[in-house]
Amino acid sequence: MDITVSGSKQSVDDGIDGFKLFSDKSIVALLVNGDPKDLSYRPVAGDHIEGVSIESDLGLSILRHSTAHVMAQAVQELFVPAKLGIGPPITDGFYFDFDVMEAFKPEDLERIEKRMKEIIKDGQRFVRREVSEAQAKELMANEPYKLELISLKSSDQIGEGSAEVGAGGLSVYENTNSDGKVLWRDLCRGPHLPNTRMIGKGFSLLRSAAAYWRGNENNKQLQRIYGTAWHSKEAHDEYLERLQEAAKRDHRKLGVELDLFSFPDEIGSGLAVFHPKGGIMRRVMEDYSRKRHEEADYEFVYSPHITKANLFEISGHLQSYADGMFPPMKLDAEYSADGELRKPGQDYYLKPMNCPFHILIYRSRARSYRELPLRLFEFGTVYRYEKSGVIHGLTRVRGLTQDDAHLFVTQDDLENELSKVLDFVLGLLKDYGLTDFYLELSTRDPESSKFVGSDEIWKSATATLQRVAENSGLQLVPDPGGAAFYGPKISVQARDAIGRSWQMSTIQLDFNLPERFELEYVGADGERHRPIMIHRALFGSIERFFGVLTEHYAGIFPPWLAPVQAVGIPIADEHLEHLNAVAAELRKHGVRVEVDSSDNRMQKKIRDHTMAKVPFLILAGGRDVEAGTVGLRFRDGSQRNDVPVADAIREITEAIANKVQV
RNA sequence: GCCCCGAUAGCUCAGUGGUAGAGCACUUCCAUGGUAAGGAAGGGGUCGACAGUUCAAUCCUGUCUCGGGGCUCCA
Repeated sequence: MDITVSGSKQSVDDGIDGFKLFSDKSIVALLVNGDPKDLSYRPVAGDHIEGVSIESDLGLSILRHSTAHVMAQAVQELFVPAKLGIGPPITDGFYFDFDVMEAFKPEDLERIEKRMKEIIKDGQRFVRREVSEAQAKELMANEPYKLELISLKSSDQIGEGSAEVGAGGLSVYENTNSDGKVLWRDLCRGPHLPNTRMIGKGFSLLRSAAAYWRGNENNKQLQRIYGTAWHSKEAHDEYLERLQEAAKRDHRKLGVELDLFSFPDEIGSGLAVFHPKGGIMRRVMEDYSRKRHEEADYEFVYSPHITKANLFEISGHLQSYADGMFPPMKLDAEYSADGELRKPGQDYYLKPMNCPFHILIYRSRARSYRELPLRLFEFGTVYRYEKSGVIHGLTRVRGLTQDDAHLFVTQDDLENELSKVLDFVLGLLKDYGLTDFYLELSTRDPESSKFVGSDEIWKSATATLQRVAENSGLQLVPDPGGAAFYGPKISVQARDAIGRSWQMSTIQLDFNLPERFELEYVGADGERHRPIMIHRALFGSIERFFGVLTEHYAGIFPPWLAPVQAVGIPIADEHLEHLNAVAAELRKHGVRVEVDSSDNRMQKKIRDHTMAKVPFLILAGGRDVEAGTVGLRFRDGSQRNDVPVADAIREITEAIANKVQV
């Protein structure tokens, strides 16, 4: 019969395994007409077959899925009774959920890993069996969660994409020894490696944690074990090194080491204070942002932190977002002597958003189309009652300052304004040192009815956003159904220095608030029209952006952001005078410079200020005093001696002005 | 919010049912040193908070606060 193998037509015997079509030992699975299959697949006429290499994304995910099965087998041997949840491959690894009597401890993971190594060495075969629903239920009779999945599948409640049950019929995978004896089995759509031995040594278990069954917080929590698996020991070790590198850059750790910010227990969870050094950086970040906003014709406004409940009733926040808000302050209630309420008080809330305030500014008088687009900007501090478990350093906090702007535009100006905003965002982020972006376009789920605004306006606005995003030339990832109920959005994702993606800016259309607040402008036709509103924040929040930049730079901030830009280090006290003069000159140029006159030795000072990641160390000894020079030393240990003072000053001030990294 | 783990000096951490230790940092003194830790002495802790068990709690138990890893959430 004729099949196509990796592009070329071949004639093969009936009954041959797909695997036999490939001689490459790194082939671990097949892609048959686009669907992944085990190596034991038997081709039929007309099939198009490609080999899946162990190093490909698909090959790795098959490897990881197989490793998850081996882990589950080990767990069920060592912990009786452990019932199986789900166990899919994920980015960089896999997990498996278990219903066990007690949570796993670190020692347990070591035992499990040891047993996994034995199973892998055993060379058990992964054998696929396609089964009917009745057979599957019989085979999984002792696995209540698997039975639930089978029932859900038959009642069509879970779609494709589940690792357990695919679009087609049900299948189970059995691990068998050389005699064909079944040692373990799981409901699974596959595919898997042919043999446990192919998993090799490139795996380890990372941690255990609780996870809700089927991701629903009303369900029971199962115990999840996370592991990582790679095609080789070397790739695995490299991955662990990457994790370590990420841990070294953790902004929470660097925040302490560099004395930038802290979260005092006395203040409360998710509420940061910025120390002087963090304060300098924050001020520099804000000042530069203000300057750019001013140049881009934004107008600066200010609004209070608290407001009567009424404002958030009009905006709808109290109806839909009350859980995310701090509870109200009750004011002005009056009681009689016997405790009876005479006059109900007024509830005041901390603001979780700035939008309603900016809207009131817009609405404070009649607006003409001639004033639009009106761009109102504020560093607005808001408070959100984030659940205790989600708070994380500066990236998820309860008190945050948004670089928030609300733009009121006419339908005609929308496209032009959106592309201006996107250019502005990308340009500004680049100045802060983020250069690798992609966009996400969040659109409406057509099935859902929770959205406000007419079909027509959604369609045209989405198309506009799409055009603007495409014109940027950046990669565009669709996020269907990801839009808020009040409008579609573009979000800018930035990749940092070690390749992690962070959601940064959002540009969000809003069809809801202009309605609720009955916003209007008078058009050229003399009639009243409703403006479209754009919410946008470039940093997201200053706190979060601060954290992201700290991790991006690993604390090695470019000179313009560095809290201390230069430190003078004398070889001996008698050289202080020379350095003080250099420092005074630098200060005239606005450079943040210190001279270390402590009684530590020069070597110690170099060490201290290098660890504090100061961009420029300026050293001076007798030779320099004589010649009017200094030595420059950088954070990477490189140095240049006998630099004339004027040259050193120029080099430092130019690096700062040009926002370059050194 | 849920599950598990943790909290000892400013930082990193050791330790014990009989109220505590190291390194770094800090203070003072000596040393004046040419590119990543010079030496000596000293100060500093309600052992996260509050209850309980005990003759005795930093240690055991409970509650709370804060932190960590996940889950859920982020209109």
